[in-house]
Amino acid sequence: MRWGMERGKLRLRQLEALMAVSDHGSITNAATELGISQPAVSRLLSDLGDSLGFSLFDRKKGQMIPSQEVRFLQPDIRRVLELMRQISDVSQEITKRRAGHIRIACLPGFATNHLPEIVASFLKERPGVSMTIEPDRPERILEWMIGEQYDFGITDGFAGHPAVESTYLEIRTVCVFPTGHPFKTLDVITPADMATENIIHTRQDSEFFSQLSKTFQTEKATFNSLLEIRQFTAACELVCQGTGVAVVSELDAVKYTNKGLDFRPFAPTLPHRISLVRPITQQPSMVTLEFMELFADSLQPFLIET
Amino acid sequence: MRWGMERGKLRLRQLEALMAVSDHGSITNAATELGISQPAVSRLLSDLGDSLGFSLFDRKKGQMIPSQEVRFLQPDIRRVLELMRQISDVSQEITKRRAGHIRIACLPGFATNHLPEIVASFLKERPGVSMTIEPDRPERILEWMIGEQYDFGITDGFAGHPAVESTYLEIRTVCVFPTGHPFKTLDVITPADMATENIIHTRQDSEFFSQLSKTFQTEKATFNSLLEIRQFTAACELVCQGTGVAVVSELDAVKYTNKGLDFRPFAPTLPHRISLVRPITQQPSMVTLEFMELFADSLQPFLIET
DNA sequence: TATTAATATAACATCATATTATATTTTCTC
DNA sequence: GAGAAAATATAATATGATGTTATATTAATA
Repeated sequence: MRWGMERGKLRLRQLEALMAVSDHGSITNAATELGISQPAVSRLLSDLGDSLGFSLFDRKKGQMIPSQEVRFLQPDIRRVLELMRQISDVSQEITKRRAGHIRIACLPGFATNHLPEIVASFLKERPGVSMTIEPDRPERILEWMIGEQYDFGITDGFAGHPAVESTYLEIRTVCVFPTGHPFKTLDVITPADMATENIIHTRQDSEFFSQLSKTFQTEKATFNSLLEIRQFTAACELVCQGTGVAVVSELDAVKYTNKGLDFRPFAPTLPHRISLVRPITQQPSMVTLEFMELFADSLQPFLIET
Repeated sequence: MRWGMERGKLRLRQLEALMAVSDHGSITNAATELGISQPAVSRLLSDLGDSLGFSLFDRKKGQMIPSQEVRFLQPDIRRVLELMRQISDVSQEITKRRAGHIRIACLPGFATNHLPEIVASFLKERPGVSMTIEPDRPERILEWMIGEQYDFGITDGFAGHPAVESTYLEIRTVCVFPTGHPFKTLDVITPADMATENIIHTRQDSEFFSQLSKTFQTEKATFNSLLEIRQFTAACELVCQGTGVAVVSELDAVKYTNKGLDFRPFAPTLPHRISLVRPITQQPSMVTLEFMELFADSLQPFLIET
């Protein structure tokens, strides 16, 4: 006497069969739908019935009508099957690098300037991918990498840390000036050329400013500081207004070429130093790797060849 | 070269193993938790990894840390496992007749009077059971049974219908009168006794009224109709107020014994005819059967023995 | 580097799930 | 209600999933 009670675990296949029969009115149809033979479905149901302990269907002139008990369970069962399908789908998307989540920490400049277009084109082709972008100061970005709260970071030239893998890059810098300014006749702009101009530049305590002013010193050119500002983008805006000239990353300069601004290479070569970083301890997801690669590629045209 | 891509269906056991390892930090612990051997879990994971196509865990000094991809899927996976557990639990409850839903259609009198206490005690011991109670007129109750919109009906003496199975019952009726009324000295009350009283009774077009008035006629007693009302309960209320006397179902009378009302058997025997009905075409759920049985039993003390 | 703990692999048993062939039951038709 | 047709259940059996134990391999630690 082995009737039911053995609490045999419910198996997914049994539930699939149950719903197929419920939805298609007969075991034969359900079998066709599931792509298996009629006896297979028959046995799945009889096993399920045994382990559940109540009858699953009433026959009504050839139609299999789910019992009250089954009808009571149907919503939950449908939810399970739907969720399984979804998990399966999403993992397919993940494999194709079309699903996942990427957490990026970056300098405020990148959050508004170069990053957005790269992110936009990346997401457009990957409907299941979502992102978090957090702009902050370099020290904070470093903390986040160490704490593994973010997957990818864009920060300034960076000394290195044992918990962080970093790729160091040097971006070309250029001198930007308002359209129509006499500088347009020059091929290259030097500190000497700029000696008579009002200069807009980054904060005095920034690495980039100290490099810039050092260059002016060695070239023995006057540095007419007019305005100190945090971001290259903001400097470009002011140059457009005719407030002065500036030395900025070419990355920012190109965005303003049709907005009342022109630029020429700055000499001597003065790199804008940045680092692409990630936590070394945890393996990045495939989709993160792919994004990092895409981003690095996007910077390629702006790098100083070495 | 059979690497992954065969879209092998995700199996529940694999997901269980995945979560167990995620939650317990190592394959060995997960195996203990699941109550199976370590190689079994090891193989479940390796199969799952193959069919998903991305790596599931990173090792960090002996700890198995779920990969970004797995972390992305975890919420859905947890939901599936939780739902499966729930389905399993609920079916256990169903087997024990402690879960399900019962739809009852009944005469308005039962909805407020006898049924509520039966329902209350039934539900108290069956936390998973819910009910719908719909009071309505007899014709509508019949329609609902035929249309299988309700599982169980309580209606008045009923002619029968091929789509409805019905149990016919006769409830004892009694004469109710205000406490302290001279009737209290009698053992039985007859139409002759009531000839000098104001009588509260059901609608003229009701089956019960025609039976009652016929009794008065054959006994040659005057019938002083004072008030016509739909329900026995309402009649009892009015009798309590001292408005008159009435012949009602004993079922209703007993509810008012401590509320200013007394009663004695009415002679000759005048049955209050009711029928317990259910759709014949569909098999009732076990819990419905159980309720119907309980309800029939609850009426037993009030039935006219035959 | 040696030791130990954790995990992977191999060989095999058992159960779940499918198959085909066939018996039984239900439904339909006369 | 008998017989034909359709649907379902059962039997015998193959294969895959899931488990076992024994053992090799790998990673962590002293």
